[in-house]
Amino acid sequence: MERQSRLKNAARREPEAGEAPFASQPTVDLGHLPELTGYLLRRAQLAVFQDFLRSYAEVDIRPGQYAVLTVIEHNPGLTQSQVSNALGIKRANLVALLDSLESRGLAERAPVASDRRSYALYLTDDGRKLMQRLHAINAAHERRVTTRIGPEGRVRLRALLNEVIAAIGNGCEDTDES
Amino acid sequence: MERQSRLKNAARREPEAGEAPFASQPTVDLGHLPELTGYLLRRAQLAVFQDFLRSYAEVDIRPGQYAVLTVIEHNPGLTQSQVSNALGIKRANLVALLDSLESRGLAERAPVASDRRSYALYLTDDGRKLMQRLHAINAAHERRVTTRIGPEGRVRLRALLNEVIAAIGNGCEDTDES
DNA sequence: TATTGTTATACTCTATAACTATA
DNA sequence: TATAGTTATAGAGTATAACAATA
Repeated sequence: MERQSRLKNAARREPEAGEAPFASQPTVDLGHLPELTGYLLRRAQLAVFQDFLRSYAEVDIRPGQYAVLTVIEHNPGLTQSQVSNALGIKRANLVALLDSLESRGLAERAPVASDRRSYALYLTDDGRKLMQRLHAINAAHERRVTTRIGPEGRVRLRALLNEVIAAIGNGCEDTDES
Repeated sequence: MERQSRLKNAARREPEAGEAPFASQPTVDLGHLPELTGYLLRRAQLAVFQDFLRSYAEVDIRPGQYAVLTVIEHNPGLTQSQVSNALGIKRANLVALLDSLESRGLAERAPVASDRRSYALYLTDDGRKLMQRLHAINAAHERRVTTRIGPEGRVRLRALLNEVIAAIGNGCEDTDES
């Protein structure tokens, strides 16, 4: 019993001709997925990022670029490795991102006198000006995301997410490829 | 004032020779990023998915595969389009995923008598057997993720994430390319 | 005409190895 | 020898267009 060929016994419960495999929008049973933290995190993150992309489409800025610009804004003179470590971006992957920011005149690499291997990162005037717009866009975006959970919900969500992150390990302690 | 060339004025506050650009693990200022819901969601999701990948490495199952297997398990006979819609996966991208599950003998496509364009999806015996292991692995994984926030924290986190998702729009209402 | 599964393709994000120039 | 930035490359995940078979 229960030892038939896979291909044979699996083909039962095939929808009958009149049965309609499922009423079209048939509320598929997702099982325990909606109770799985990782599943909900992924859906929520995708939804929020999509709102982010819509919100920042007019300025053509993506989440990673926003994060890098913000870190440089708050820490002018940081090197690429330091930005990489701070944001969990591989050094190798930061190169193209910075290239685009630099070619758009938003940020730049400046030589470091004390270590000629490194570049110190700064925002340009245009970059600083853009950040004001980005922060305004961000306020509206964040309001949209958290409008339904209210200020207390927002604080609680942040705390819970931080605890989840802490429970596992930050998920990107190694930015290096060693 | 404030109208100098970008390249010129941006290169101030370059770390002096003795200054040390930043003490090595210098706690970089992330600005408002840690208060940004999307940023925390991304970090949390990455951390949880990494734990997922570690947990399921022994059975060589990835999050998308686990989701598809779970949906088929709970809805035997579903078509590929229905699974796509349920999980927000593009029809075109589900093909390779199902190919891998089928070639591993975990799931299979069965012809549908009432519509010869469609395939009804079923788990094989091996697939059903594997699901028991997957659910066991998942219990441990979920426990690890939510151990610090406790059962009430877990319920609250789910509710908050669902509200965030609902506030925006589920993020994948269109699986089709029309 | 519209839909299902499929192929081909492309773009983003991420990950690794290896190179260079410096330290 | 080790590190910073870089290049090349490869792998997921995701997106669109178009096609054959079928409805």
